[in-house]
Amino acid sequence: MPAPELLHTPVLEWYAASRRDLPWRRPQRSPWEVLVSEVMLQQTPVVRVLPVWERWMTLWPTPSRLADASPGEAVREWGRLGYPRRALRLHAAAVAIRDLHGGRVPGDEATLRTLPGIGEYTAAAVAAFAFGARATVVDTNVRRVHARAVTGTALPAPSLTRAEVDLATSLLPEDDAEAATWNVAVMELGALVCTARAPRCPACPVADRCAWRLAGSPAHEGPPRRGQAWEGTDRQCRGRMVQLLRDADGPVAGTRLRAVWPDEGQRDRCLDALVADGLVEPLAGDRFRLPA
DNA sequence: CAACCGTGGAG
DNA sequence: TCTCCAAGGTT
Repeated sequence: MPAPELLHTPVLEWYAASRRDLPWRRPQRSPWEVLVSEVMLQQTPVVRVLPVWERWMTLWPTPSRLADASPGEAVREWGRLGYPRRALRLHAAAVAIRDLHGGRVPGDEATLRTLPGIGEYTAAAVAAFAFGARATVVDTNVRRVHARAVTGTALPAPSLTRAEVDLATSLLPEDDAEAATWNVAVMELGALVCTARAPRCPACPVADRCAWRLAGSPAHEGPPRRGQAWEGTDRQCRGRMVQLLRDADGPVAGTRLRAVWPDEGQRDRCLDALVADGLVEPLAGDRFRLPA
């Protein structure tokens, strides 16, 4: 494994020259702007997040402003980012920040971790990027870069291991500010160069010391990653119903809502689940809407 | 802990 | 065309 110092300088220099100019990286960004971006970016590409994030920051520039809106408005403005429960949790997090934390985004990982929709990764990312903390940030990009450059494998294991977290911690620069930049730099390297499908090794600042390349770029070992099925799934059914409610002005008749899915049993089960999840609110007279 | 939870674009 | 997968979290 290359010594950390042999990776730091080339990666940090590459980042300084190649980083994308994203709005949530502006010097004057607020912790709230960072938090919202991190939640939106969970499993969703940057290009799709950008316009929605801009709109959210115009509508709700502070946690309290979002908390004062209805959960349904958050779901509607979420648009087609996917996993709309994230919008619901972001709204719940805003309420918690307003009511329990004086309207200010907490700066320590442990408190961030108590907020709905904020897991290990997002807590570390907000602490690092919004507050400059020396946190160990491990996302899918970091895992892939470390797997290749350090461990020498094409891809990381299916689920995050303790060894990966320990490795990431051991690579973290001592200095707080440098550590924060290192975190985002490795993520950016994974997003732009050390990609999952077709890595751009000629553009990589550490190609000459990458353990995976030095081993001859061996193919991925182990079971192939099984993609999630889509056609005919509950998620497709739920997606259609939420989309209908999102695109409607007010409440929608149950007849119209159920018309989006042929299978009666599955459709009713999904609708019940959406109500249980708080994404849909049932009204009198078999009518439904996004939660008020 | 494996399964579930949306969506759309690149290869 | 179709598979893969993108700054994960929750149960």
